[in-house]
Amino acid sequence: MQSYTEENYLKIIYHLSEISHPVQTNAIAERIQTKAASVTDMIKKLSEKELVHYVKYQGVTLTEKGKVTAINIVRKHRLWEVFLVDKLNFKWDEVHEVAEELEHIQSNLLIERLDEFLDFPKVDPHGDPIPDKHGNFAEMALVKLSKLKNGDKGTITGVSEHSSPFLKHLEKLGLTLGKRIAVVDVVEFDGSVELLLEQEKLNISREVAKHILITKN
Amino acid sequence: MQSYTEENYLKIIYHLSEISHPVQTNAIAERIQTKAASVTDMIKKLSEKELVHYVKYQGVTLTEKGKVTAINIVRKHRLWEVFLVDKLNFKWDEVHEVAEELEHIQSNLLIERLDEFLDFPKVDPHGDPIPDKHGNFAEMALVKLSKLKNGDKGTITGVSEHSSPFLKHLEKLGLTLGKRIAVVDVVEFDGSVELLLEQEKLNISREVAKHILITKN
DNA sequence: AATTATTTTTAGATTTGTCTAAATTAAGAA
DNA sequence: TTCTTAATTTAGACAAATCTAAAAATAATT
Repeated sequence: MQSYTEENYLKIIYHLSEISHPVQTNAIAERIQTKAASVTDMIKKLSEKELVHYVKYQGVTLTEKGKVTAINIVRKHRLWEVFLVDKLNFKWDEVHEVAEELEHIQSNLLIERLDEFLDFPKVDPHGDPIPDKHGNFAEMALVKLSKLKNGDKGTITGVSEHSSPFLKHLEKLGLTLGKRIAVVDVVEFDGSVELLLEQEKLNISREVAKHILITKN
Repeated sequence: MQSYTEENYLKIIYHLSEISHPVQTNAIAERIQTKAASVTDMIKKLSEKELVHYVKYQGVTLTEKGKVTAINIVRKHRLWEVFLVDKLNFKWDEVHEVAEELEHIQSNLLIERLDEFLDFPKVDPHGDPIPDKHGNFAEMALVKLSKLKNGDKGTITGVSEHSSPFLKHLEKLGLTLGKRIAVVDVVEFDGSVELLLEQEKLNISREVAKHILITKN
């Protein structure tokens, strides 16, 4: 069994692993709001427990055991987010902090029952995939909106940026999960994208388009 | 804001306050699965934060501030229990441990929405009352134990006879304030009542039952 | 009232997770 | 390659919550 803090480290390392391999000490320190020295200490501890593979001055990667633990936390986090939005009417930019706490509740029965209660959701309110109890993600071909060409159509299935300002911006534009969009034009000058959303024309910056994930169909 | 541990101490002190005033160090130690020395340390800390009133060698009582905090934790604990039983089909004996964890989640919005989602329940699955967001418990009518029927459950909340012989008798039987009882059988012949008190069977005369006041729940 | 037993507190140590400041290693620039 | 800068680690300290063992206070008993 891991402590609350250990779980947080594993989760952060898991997320950072998708960006860099191995994961650097400073990157962890920044994300976890702590100092590099503290990270080194914790990494040593996780390494002794064989949850991470650690090479001095290089960084860490999760071991199989560590990965299983991390994915389970991610699963719990995302299921709780679905609960908060679907059942308690939270807005999608209000759920993160609470889910950060709820993800550490220790009870397999609880999480399996919650999964069932929510009708086995495959994605969380941000469109991020929810692993099943064996740690498997449902495969999904997600494409960045910025990669689409003129005339392409699809459904908004996720975002790759979870900050409140960004989500509020999307909310305001009406670019929410499940909405269908069509690309009218990609402006060559600045990469901004002209969209059709529910018969309305709409222009979004390339920066925004890069963080919207689309299922082409 | 209080730590997880501080919250647990406040909650335990709150519960023990219903039985003895002030609350003894050893009583806390037993309930919280720790040593008396640790309790003394924590009590000093809570006292400095003005959450409890502490007199050396005597014991502690909650201050108003401490009581508000404690009642809020009790509220959260009991709401989560309702959620687990009503929505996730937990059995009433499976909920306690999980609720012990959930009660420490910090979010007023969460708990108000949960309350609403559960349709503002007044009692938890064990029949214990749930305080509202202002800390008020729904008033419950006191009933003479002699009026209860088979299967009825409740908490001893008072007596209508204050003579020493009577109170000594109750003391001896273990029928003290705050104890939960269940009626197994009301004997038709003489009106005596067969009770279940802390897993033990017990028979009391109709005369005694008439002077014990119960909060049904 | 004196003695014994129980309860509570103190003193000092331990564990977990953190910190600062200094030392070390790796990476980049001249 | 050598010097400089940036990243990382070590060493030593600290706060929170706990513990053991010993001392002090209270309660119970003779």
